[in-house]
Amino acid sequence: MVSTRGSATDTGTAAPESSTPAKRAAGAKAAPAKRAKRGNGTSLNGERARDREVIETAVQIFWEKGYASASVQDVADALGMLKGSLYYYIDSKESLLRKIFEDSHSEIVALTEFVTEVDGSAMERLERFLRDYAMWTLTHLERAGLYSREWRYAGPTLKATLTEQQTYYDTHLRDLIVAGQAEGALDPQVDPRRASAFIWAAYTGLPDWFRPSGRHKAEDVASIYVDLALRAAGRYSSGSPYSTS
Amino acid sequence: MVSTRGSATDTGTAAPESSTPAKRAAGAKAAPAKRAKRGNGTSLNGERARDREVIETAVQIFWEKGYASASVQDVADALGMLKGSLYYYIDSKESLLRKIFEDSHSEIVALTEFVTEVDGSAMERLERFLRDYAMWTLTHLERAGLYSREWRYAGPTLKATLTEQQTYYDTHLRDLIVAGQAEGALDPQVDPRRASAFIWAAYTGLPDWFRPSGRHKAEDVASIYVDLALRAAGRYSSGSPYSTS
Amino acid sequence: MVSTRGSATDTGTAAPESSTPAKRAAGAKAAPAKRAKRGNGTSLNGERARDREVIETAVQIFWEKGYASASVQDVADALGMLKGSLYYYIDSKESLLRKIFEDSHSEIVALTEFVTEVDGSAMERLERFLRDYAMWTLTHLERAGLYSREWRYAGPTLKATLTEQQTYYDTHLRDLIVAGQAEGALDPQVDPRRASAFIWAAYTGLPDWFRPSGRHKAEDVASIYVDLALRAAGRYSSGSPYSTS
Amino acid sequence: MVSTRGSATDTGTAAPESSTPAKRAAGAKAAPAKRAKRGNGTSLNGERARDREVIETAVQIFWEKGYASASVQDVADALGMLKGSLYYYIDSKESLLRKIFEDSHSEIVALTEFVTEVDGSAMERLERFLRDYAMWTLTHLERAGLYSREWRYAGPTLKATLTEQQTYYDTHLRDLIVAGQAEGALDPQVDPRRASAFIWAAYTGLPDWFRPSGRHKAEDVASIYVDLALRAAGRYSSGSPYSTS
DNA sequence: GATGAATGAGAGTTCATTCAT
DNA sequence: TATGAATGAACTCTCATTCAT
Repeated sequence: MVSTRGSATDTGTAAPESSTPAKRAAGAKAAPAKRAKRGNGTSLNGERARDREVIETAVQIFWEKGYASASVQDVADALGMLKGSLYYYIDSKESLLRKIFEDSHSEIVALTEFVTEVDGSAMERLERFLRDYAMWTLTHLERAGLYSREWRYAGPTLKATLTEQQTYYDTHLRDLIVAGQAEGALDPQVDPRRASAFIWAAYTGLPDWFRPSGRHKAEDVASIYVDLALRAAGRYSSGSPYSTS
Repeated sequence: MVSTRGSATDTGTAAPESSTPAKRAAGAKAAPAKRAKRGNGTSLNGERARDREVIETAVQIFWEKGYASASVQDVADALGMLKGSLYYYIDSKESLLRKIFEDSHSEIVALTEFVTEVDGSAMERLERFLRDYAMWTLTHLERAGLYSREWRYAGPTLKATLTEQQTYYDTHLRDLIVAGQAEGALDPQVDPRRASAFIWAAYTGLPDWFRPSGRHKAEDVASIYVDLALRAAGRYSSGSPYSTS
Repeated sequence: MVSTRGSATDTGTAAPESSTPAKRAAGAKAAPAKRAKRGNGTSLNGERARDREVIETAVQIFWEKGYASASVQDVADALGMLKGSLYYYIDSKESLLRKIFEDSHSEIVALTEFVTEVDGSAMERLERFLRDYAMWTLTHLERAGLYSREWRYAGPTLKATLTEQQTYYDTHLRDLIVAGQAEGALDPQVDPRRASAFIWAAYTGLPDWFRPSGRHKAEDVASIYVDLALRAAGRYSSGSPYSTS
Repeated sequence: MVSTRGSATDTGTAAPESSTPAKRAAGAKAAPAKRAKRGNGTSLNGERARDREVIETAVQIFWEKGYASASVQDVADALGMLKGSLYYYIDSKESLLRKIFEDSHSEIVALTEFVTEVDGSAMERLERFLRDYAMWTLTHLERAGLYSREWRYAGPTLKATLTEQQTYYDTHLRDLIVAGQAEGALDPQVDPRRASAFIWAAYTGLPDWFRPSGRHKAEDVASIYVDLALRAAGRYSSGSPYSTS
């Protein structure tokens, strides 16, 4: 069962403040059941054809230039449309950022929840989480980079949401470390609170240097980061580190 | 081996991208040499009375709002002057950022160089560096935060300089780790390149949560981070960690 | 004397500024005569099924938000269709306004003409007109309000037409007052020109405060306004005013 | 003494939501008493040199084109500056409208209050008010026209304020009529509420046709309108009407 | 040193309108 | 009939920067 530790998950995903399509509905006259959610060019979750394309492009541009420096024009250019046209897909520049963040959040939450369901020791779950999260970061470099770097440029409401989300992740990691200590697999002298922050920050550095086109495979980098993180977390030395992957 | 002193410092300071005079020289008219940069009530290094105040205020504002979101107006407001007046002290908004970065760079380079002169084992030097850098970050939270977060918003020239500086720090830390391994004090199975990046990124997380007004003393936090970093770097467990401070 | 019938009506309706077909004719290519304006399920006067609905909805929206503030989107929303679809019914936003104005004009002209045919004294005709026009305003609040308030936002051509129409009404009312004076029923010291403008403007205030759902019946309000208007026009006091209704 | 009938006056004039100059003050650092209110190019009430010019020009443009149709560009053009420069003087387009309305309101309130202080019968005060208000309208045609026509395009907050102000005027006029009836100078069969609305609306028609350059003097038009208004209000016929001016 | 006014480029956003399907 | 996507122009507003005083 999916126990999401209360409201944390909802925070980000709930109340998505109505993205694009439903935008215009509040009219009078009882409109004849506008826009059936399926069967007319829209996919399962109500996204229209280019919705994803728009978001992915924005991720790219925002990460390259920085959210604040990137203009709506830049995104439109990359999409090959006029900036005015872009507003058919988005509500505002910040709503784009919000959508991007929401996507990231859901994905990380999914990771998180998956791990809690995994059978095995706390250490196995911790390692699994560290690996999954590293892999997610490495396979979603730009999105992950944005998520960890650009919250400073979010408006107050969005920023509040993001802070809550960060707290959720941090708590999750801390709990895993605490469990590892309880199991006797991690040095109890390590402060779980600090270790969690330390590791989390260390992971956010990945998008700064990793290049998927480079000579290092994402899996290997993930293994290395898991090892480094577990060392920081106080794992008692257990022979060769890279036996896991 | 780490060749510092000369070259390292220059890296950041060299090519200051022409302050005012050079700029004016380009104009044909031979403008009447507006203001001599030194010799009339300026301190040693060419700084005028409120130059420092301007920079420190900018650090504060840029960190609070993010460089790209902060306006020159914001800085001027905080200084109690009109934005027009601010241009008596600065050449451009980015030059302010550059100056801030240059200051940070010099200070970190000083730390770096000091450590290379210290007598003692590689591990002692490594630990000393990790502690000094943690303390610098903790005592210059905003400046340190800006330096590690906002380089994305620098212009191409400045960005290139910053990349060079980052490489320098990274190399320095890596060399210390390598030396530690050579000494037999660090687990050689740890990849110094990754460990360096890992630790460096972890440290940049400090300004996000540490509050000097909080109940944790900077010295204690520094000790904890040194410990976490050394664990990640593969220090062979050596009894109680916090015996150093 | 008031020469009406033919000319007056034409004033407003003439020069309808080329609806779609004419426009297309201008294009060289000989486009395939998109849609025949009549003959396929249209009522007598060339109006298609939802044409009226479109107009009435537009009246509502334009009055609520102001013509200039209301968007085509707003109207489409209220109709439960997409704004693109609305252009099947209209040629342009302003053409909608024009149509609304034309309708108002025809109706007021009808009132006007009816009165000229009525048997009785000038005063009876004047009173009848004042009452009919008050009733029309009170039963077409939004349309009447638009007509008197939003001509400022019409394009130059339409504005010229509207001015002509205003002049026609004004002349009509003035003539009635003059006739009343000639009959000896109105104080000749009253300037018919000013009285006409005064009364006309006073009437345009009705949509600002009258609410059909309120406790005042339209008929009563009409009677009161007729009385006020006749007083302003210089009616010699003739006992109790409200004996008419 | 100036008795303003309670809060009505304050409503519009109080809390002017900080007009232009003080805009930037909330900075930190205890700025050295920014902008002394007098002696450095600013007039008594804190207005800078071109502030008035800006407002008067805006009145002109807004009246000619309609507030919603007029662009900030239009106003700037008329002032001979770039639209960006205009924002040195104003906070927003609507704030300009607000300022204009505030000015109108204060002036009308002044009229109103003056009349309450005048010695004499209720009828004399009523007549005086009708004349003064007519004269104000005639000498401030555009401003008066804007005030009575364009409130529809104000934002919700401003609109609420305007409604309150309208109520205040309306009440004032109604009270004068009631007093006139009590004095036995006005026909008590006239409904003061309706008469007030009727007259007020009639007056708002003035800017639509009066041209100061025309052959009618403002004073004469005012006299005529006073007469028409008093007739509507039920003045018992008292010989020749134009004896007042 | 500092002010106040102005510049000019560009940002995000809205909107009437078009058109292939 | 209606949709959904796109256009392009205009709009309000912001901001780094300049400069005469």
